[in-house]
Amino acid sequence: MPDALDFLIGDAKDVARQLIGWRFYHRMPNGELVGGTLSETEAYHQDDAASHAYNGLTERTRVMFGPPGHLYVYFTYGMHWCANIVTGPVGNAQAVLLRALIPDNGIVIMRGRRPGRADKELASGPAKLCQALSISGADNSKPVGNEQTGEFVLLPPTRTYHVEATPRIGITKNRDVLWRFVLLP
DNA sequence: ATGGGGATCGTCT
DNA sequence: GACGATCCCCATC
Repeated sequence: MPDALDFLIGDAKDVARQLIGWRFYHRMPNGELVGGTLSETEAYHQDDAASHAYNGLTERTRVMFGPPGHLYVYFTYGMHWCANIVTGPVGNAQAVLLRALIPDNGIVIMRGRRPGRADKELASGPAKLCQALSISGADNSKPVGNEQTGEFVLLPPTRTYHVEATPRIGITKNRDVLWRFVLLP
């Protein structure tokens, strides 16, 4: 993991807040970066009934128990992929779900992958984000870097942002904690 | 603008 | 065998 991404070793709810405003990209085979500014994240902990890691290590959650800075990609509702960045110290299964981003590069590619959608809807949900960036199970466990060459790229914010904390979306357990973070306009 | 329901299958009990 | 860390369409207001 590059030094600039050392903060991913931190606690998931701290990292989830920090990640708002960072720019996340999936590189095309031709080198083009497709993605934008992260605008919505959620933190998931090992001791968190809403987390896939709550019931311990399974084949699906193996990556969450591994080193930070890697993608945990899962399949849900029989048709959707969702992507997390693993955080926290090794062995302490934590991850940050990437729920939305504001496209700022490769927008034409994203429109092609999500035909008929308005630009603001290209990556405005966790499964939409994976569609727009072409992330699937084949990308599970891949590392996130900040190099010019990596397949998944995380670049620091270009300015400071205001962030709001809210309850997480779509869960039935542990609904009271404010572990969803949203970029304020 | 808002709300209800269907699609669809891997994962875990 | 039940249930999702969801999205989209369609009905109704």
